[in-house]
Formats: sequence, C-alpha cells, structure tokens
Amino acid sequence: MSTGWQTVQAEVLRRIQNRDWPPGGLIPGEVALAREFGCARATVNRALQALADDGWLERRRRAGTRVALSPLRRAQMSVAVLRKEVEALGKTYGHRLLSRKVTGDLLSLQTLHQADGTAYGLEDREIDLTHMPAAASADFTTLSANEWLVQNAPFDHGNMSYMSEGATASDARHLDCPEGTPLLILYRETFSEAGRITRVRLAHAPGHVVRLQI
Amino acid sequence: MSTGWQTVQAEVLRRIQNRDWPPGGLIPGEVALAREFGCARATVNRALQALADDGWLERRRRAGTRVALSPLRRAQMSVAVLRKEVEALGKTYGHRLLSRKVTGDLLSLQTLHQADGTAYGLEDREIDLTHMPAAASADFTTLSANEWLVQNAPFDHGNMSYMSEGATASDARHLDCPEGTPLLILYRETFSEAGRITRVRLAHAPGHVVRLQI
DNA sequence: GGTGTGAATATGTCTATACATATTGAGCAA
DNA sequence: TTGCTCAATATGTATAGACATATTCACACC
Repeated sequence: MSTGWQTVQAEVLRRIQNRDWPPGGLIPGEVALAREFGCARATVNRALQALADDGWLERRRRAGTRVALSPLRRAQMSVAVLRKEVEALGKTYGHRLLSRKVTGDLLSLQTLHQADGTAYGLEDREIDLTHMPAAASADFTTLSANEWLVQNAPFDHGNMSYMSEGATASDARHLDCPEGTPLLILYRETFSEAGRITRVRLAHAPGHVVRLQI
Repeated sequence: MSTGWQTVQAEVLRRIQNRDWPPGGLIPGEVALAREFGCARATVNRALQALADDGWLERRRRAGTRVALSPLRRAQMSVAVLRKEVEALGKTYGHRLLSRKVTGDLLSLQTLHQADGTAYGLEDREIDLTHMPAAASADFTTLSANEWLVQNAPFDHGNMSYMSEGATASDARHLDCPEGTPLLILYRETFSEAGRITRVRLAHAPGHVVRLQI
C-alpha cells in the first residue's frame, strides 16, 4: 500500500532534505497534501506530527507548517547500565564494592567497575536514604548500585555532565594510571518527584570514549 | 475537557511511575482503557503511542502493551552552533580563522572560538570539497565554518565522540594552558547521502563542561 | 511429546466527519 | 494611524467504524 503515513512522512522528509521546501518556508496545507497523496487528512496529520516531533517541522494553528529553520538536531545517548555497556563491547563485566558508609541519611558507596578483569570505571555514589530507604539494606556486592538503582528507582528527570579532569590519587590507584592522567569524568544526578535520589561521579578509565549518534 | 489524549497519557504515566503497573507488566487493553476513560480507542491509542515513543511502554500486536522493563532513558543534547552556545552563556562570541589549506579535495581549517575575547575552543576541521564545492569559495572569516556548514550542509546522520586528552602543543598555545592539561575533546563526523561532508576535532578550553538533560 | 493449523485477539492503521482553537488579516471605528 | 472586531482558515483533536497484521493459544494430528 502506498498511502501509509510512513510513506507520506518519507516523501515529506525527502523534500525537506532535498530543499524542495527550503528551511523556514511554508509547506502546503494538510488538505492539499492529502489530496496530492490520495489519502485522508488524518494520515497526513500523523506524518507531519511525527516530523514535527523529530524537529524537522514547526507547526502552528492557522499559521501553517514550516520547515524548521535550524534543523536543531539532537544527539542521543542511552543512559545504559554499565554492565550492559561493557557486555556490548563483548567483554565480561565485573565489579567490586570498595567502600560503604552511612552518614546521617546519606549512603556513600565506592565501586570499581571492570571489563575482562581490568578497571573500566571508578564510581563514587551518594544515595539519599530518605527517598530510597530500601537501599540501606540492599546487597551491592552481587548487584551493583548502578544497576540496583536503575531497577528500583524510577526517576522523573536528571542531568549529566561530562568533563575532563586529571586523575586524583584515588582514581590513579584504582584505574591503574599515573596521577594527573586526563580522564573523562561523568557526574550525574537523578531526581524523583520527592527530591534527589542519587548523585554519582564516574571516572572512566584512560582512553575511554563516549559515542553519540546524531 | 477531561477526555483528551494528553489526559490519558498523563494518567497512564502516573500509574507507571507510581508502580500501579509494575515494570514488565501487561497493562489493560486499549478497549478497556477507552471504556475506563470514557473516550474512543483512537484516543487511548494516541496516548499509548506517545508513551511508547518515549520509551515508557513496549507494544506488540496481539501481545498487548507492557511497561518497559528498564525505562531505557535517553539523554539528549542539542547539536548547537558554537556561537549560540557561547551566547547562551551571556557572553560575546568571536572567532579567528587561524589557517586554511587545500590539499586535493580536502579543505582544512583551523579556527579559534572565543567567548568574551578568551579562548573557548580550538577547532580543526576538514571539509570534503567534492560534496561541498561551495565551501572552496566561502569566506570563513566573518561566518565561522561551524555555522556556515550548519546552514549550508544539511546532513543525514553523523556521530560524535567525547574523550579526554592532554593538551597538545597547538592546543596549549591557543587555549593558553600548559601542555598536557586535561581537555575535553569532541570529534564529530557528519554525512550526507553522498558521503562524508566534514570531520572536526574540537578541543574545549580547560574546565569545559558538557551538560545533558535526561 | 512434537508439530501444524486455525480461531481469537490486541494493536496498527486508514477513513470520514465533526468540532475546537489559535492566528491572521480585512475592514471598520476612534 | 491606531486599535478593535470578526470572519476565514490551518492545524489540533475526538469519534465511530473498518480492515490489516502479528501473535498467541487451543486443539487436532502424527
């Protein structure tokens, strides 16, 4: 069948990428497109809606549909569990709980993640026990805190930051590199409705690369 | 009105986050939900579709709709023009074209990006002139190559990599830091249908942070 | 037990229709 | 000119109905 909304989407996308419809330009209305493609307006609507969701089009009632001026592309990256990240490389994942300490309502954990037995990343994590009381009694030696939280702490939102830092003494010791070695550091906070659940600093092993698809 | 698809979406999302419907669990069928919410099945469909797009649900014909096991959250990051990135910080953007060289079909450019007059990032870029012949005659002293390409080279796909490297001699000279200083380095390639358009290495100034929203 | 087959079923998608809503722009009034 | 009102219009959304398609499950058969 040639009248699916996916067909319409593909053709419209082709015209955008082909600059048949230039950036910022108004494209024909839904009714006109429906007529052209020989389908119902709802089908065109579905297609344009999807393209708008992906940032290719900007739509406003009455004003019509325009090709987005700066196809503000977004890079996407999955927030993966470290175990899966390692296994995706074809390596065997392992981890060691280096320390565990409770101060007030804060549980502090230090974990070393390994790939094929060698250091992959050093994680320093704080978990708020008021929001995640179950974490106090969890056994993080078999299931890493990273994975435990993904499974047990659904979150609303969060943020991540990447930066470059020289290896601290602790980083150097556990990641087996000289102090000051440039390392890719990830800071991440995740929040639930109630407040911050956890905060983590992850020092990647030297040479680590983060890849994103556009 | 309480029968909008957004209302249904919100309520379903609430139940997922509230664990009324546990991860991996089957949720009621569209017909049942439509009956419950007092709306048409198409409305429920629209809502569930949207949630599936966002990774909260997994839907399969006949098999029904399940709450995603690991709400595989994606971090998003806009692929911004550097000028806008700087201006978003409330600073004045500037850039200097340091070198320009053509070898065969390859145009090589080195550009220093500045924020409020101080170094922000050092860019080494190669542009394939067979795919972007117009680049040969473009004036990159007024409009940076970064921005020129965003406006003139629509691309299909690409990839980005972040890593941590010690400042090279060139990095150190232009970014005004000691050699070996840990820097956040971005590599990016973008492709059109025809092939690779451009490849870039961007060395960020020391202390640079890349933020992503989850 | 294993295997194939067909009925049942949940979601996928399209259609036609209707009304809602935001925005534009023309026309009129101050 | 400025400002207001109102009609026209493009998209947003809801609905009922229909058929498509994938998958499961029960059941017959070997």
